[in-house]
Amino acid sequence: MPPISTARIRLLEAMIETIWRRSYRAASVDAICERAGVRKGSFYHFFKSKTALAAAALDHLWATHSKPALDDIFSPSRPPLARFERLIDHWYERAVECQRDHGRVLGCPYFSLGSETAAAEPELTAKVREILDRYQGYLESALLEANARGDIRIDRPAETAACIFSLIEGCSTQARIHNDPERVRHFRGALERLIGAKIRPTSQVSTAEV
Amino acid sequence: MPPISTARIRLLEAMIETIWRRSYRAASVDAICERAGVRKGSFYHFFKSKTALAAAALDHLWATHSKPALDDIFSPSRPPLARFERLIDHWYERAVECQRDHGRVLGCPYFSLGSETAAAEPELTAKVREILDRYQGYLESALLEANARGDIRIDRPAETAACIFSLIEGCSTQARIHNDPERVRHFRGALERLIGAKIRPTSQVSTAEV
DNA sequence: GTTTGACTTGACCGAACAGTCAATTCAAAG
DNA sequence: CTTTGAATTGACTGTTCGGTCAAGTCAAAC
Repeated sequence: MPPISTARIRLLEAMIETIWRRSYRAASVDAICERAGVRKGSFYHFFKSKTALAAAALDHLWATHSKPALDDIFSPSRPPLARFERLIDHWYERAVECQRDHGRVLGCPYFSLGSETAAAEPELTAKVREILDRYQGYLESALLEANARGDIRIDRPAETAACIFSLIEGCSTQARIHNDPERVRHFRGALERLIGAKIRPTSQVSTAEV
Repeated sequence: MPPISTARIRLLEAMIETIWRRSYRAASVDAICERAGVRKGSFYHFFKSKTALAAAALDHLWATHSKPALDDIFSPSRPPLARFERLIDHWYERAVECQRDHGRVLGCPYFSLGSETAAAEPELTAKVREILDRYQGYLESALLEANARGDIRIDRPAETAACIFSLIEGCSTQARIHNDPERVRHFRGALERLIGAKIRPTSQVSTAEV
C-alpha cells in the first residue's frame, strides 16, 4: 500500500528548504508547517520531534539529491581526475543557480547545519557527520584510483580527501557569507596544486558579477 | 573619565563566549544577561538591540584577540613562509586547548556566525565579512612577500589567499563538527602543496586521540 | 545641598517557541 | 453497513523570545 498522504514528504522538504535558505534557527515548527501546508497536529503525527524531522530530512536530501549527483559525478566510467573536474563544475553551477533562483548563494546545508548545531544537538550532529563522511568517501576512492593509475602520487589519501573536502566546504561557506558564487570557482587552481595534477580546464563562460 | 561600569564589557564577552561555545541561536538576551550578571534593563542601556551587541562583540574580539595574535604570527620579523608555519600551529594549539578546556572543539566564531546568520542578519553579516577580509589580508600580504623573495611562485595571490583561508576555515569547521582537533592538523601538508613550498615541520608531539 | 546623568532594577508586553491532545474526517477492509 | 486506524484539525499549555519602561540608586559636578 503506497503512502496515502504526501504530508510527510512535504514536511521533509520544507525542513530542508528552510535550513538551506535560512538556517536551522529559522526552521521553527510553525514555519515548517506553514511552508508545508500541514497543521501542527499532523506534524507530530509523522515526527516525534523537530529534531527527528531534521534528521529524517537530511537522509531524504541525501537519498534524493546528493547520492544520485555523486554517483553520476564519480561514475567509474569517468577517469578519476575528470571526476574532480566534474565536481568543481557541479558546485559552481549550483552556486550560480542559487543566486539566480533565490537571490543568495546558499552553500551546503549539511555543513551549515553541522556548524550551527554541533554544540547543542548531538543526534542531529551525528547524522551530519555520517553524511559528510559518506561524501568524503567518494573523494577518497577517486584519489585511490588515480593513485593506482599513476595519475597522481598522494601519500595519505584519506587525509588528502579530508583536506579537499574542507577546501570545498570552506569555499562554499565563504560564497554563502559573501553571497558571491565566484568564491566557489577559486578552488579549481587550488585543487590542482593540492593533488599535484592538472585538471582539464572546463568551458569557462565568464559571468563575473557581484 | 574612564568607564565606571564593567557591564558593557561583560556583555561583549558573554556574547562572544556564547556564540563561540554554543551558537548565535543560543545567545538569547536572557542567556547573555545571566552569563554577564547584568539585568535586562542595563542590557538595553548599553546596546540598542541584540544585533548591535553581537556586532560590537565581533569588533571587541578582533581588537583584543584576533588582531594581536595575527600581528604576532605575521610579524615582519619572521620570514613569510615561517608565518604560515606559525599560523598552522596556532590554529592547532587553539583547537586542542578548546577541547581540553571546554570539552569541545569550537572552530572560528566569525565563520560559524557568518554561516548561521548570512541569510537573516545583513548588518551582522557585513561585520563578519569585514573581519574575514581583514584576516585574509594577512595571508595575502605574506604570499606577496614570499613571491617577491622568490620563495614561491603564485600567479593570483588574492585568489590563493582566499583558498588558503577557506581551507583553514573548512578544516576548522570540520574539527568543530567532528569534535576532533586532528582535523585542523591535516591541512599542514595540503597547505604546502597549495603554495608549492615546504614549510619547515614543527615539533610534532603526537597526541592522536579521538 | 542640589542638580545631573550614567547606571541599575524588575515588572511588564505581545509574539513566537516546541509540544500536547481530544475530537473529527474519511477511505478502505471486513 | 460497520469497523478500523491513519490522517487531520485547531485549540491549548507553559516557556522563552526580543524589547520597553517607569522608578529608582548613586557618585561626582556645581
